[in-house]
Amino acid sequence: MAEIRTADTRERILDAGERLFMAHGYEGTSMRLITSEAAVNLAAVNYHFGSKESLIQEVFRRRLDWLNEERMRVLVEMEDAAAGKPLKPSQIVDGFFGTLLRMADDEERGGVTFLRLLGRTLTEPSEFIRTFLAHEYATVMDRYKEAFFKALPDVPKAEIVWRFHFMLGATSYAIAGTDALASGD
Amino acid sequence: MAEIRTADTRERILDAGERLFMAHGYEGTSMRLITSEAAVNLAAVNYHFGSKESLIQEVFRRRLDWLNEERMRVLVEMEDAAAGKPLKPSQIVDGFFGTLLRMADDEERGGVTFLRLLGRTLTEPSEFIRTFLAHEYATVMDRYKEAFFKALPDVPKAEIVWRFHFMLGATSYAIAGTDALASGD
DNA sequence: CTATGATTCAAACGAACGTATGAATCATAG
DNA sequence: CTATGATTCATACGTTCGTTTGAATCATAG
Repeated sequence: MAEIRTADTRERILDAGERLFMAHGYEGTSMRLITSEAAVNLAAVNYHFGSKESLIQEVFRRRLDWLNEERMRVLVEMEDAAAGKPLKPSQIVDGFFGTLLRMADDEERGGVTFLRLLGRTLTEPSEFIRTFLAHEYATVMDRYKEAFFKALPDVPKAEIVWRFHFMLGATSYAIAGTDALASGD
Repeated sequence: MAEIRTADTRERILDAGERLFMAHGYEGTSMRLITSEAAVNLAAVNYHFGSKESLIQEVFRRRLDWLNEERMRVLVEMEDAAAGKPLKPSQIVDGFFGTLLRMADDEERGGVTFLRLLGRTLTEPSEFIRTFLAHEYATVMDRYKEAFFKALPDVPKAEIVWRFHFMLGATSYAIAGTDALASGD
């Protein structure tokens, strides 16, 4: 079995898809643009991934698998160190958002490109992408929400969820970095 | 000149476009979907607006003209009342975001539909839309930034701009309301 | 009522899209 | 070296896209 060329082709497609989906969105990025940027044949995407939908899911899975594991690992580590006592909210924030931002410095894990793709995709209109992302995030999100509930027992849960949403929004917008409102300075 | 039918057709197209661009994004919304939802002929969009690009710009202009004027009016009114003294930051925040949120209760001005469209479009991948939005926002944004600079003379300007961005992100994400991370509760 | 200009309509255009096909090319096992 | 299965390739398929066209229909002015 020839593995070397396959691995090259697959990764070049994933890299090109990551960058182009970030720059032009899912619908705005054509297969021909991806394959020409990756310097592979047009049919390569369908051969290796099956479809355009499967491709973008694999683009995310490649990065999110690590991010999910790392976020979970950090949280469990902090909880073990706390030995039953509730964590400080700032610890949980750092576990969730700090882990994400440290990913931006790691070019091997997608760097700022993937971060901006992720930030923009949280408001992506395509239904199947949002559904897929929600599913990928579900387990870790629930664990972090539970951690916040324990750390802030006097704050209503609905209020905590709102604050979490606001942090997510502020982060993803800053990350997406469209500068839509920079207005020239 | 027949004005009655034209006005109906134009507004029905704008309403359908507003709702569909919100739900499926710019690239994800076809002319045929818009015209069938608006119950007008396929060629009506090109006849009345010229192109799909011009249509979405008109969808935004219809609402943003009022929002820009209202935000400016509120700010000037507060500054006049303050008679030269700096405004409280919370006043400026309310002038900018309060005005936006009050728009959500006004169905005549687009209500939550336009608000969600606006929230999602701030991270829209299409270049020309972000450029257009930045241009529409530029004047008012600069005036509000200046107001913040005066209200918070001891805070570095770059820090103020960051905080403004975070507020914008938190607001637009909460407004967009994709629930991408609701994870089922 | 008739003429005129604005608007609507059905139909078609060429281009771009995602995907499928079958032959050519490659790396490796025997 | 030859056979085999994986991969790449040029090409084409059917669909959908935004836009255009010219005739039909409408409302109003004279």
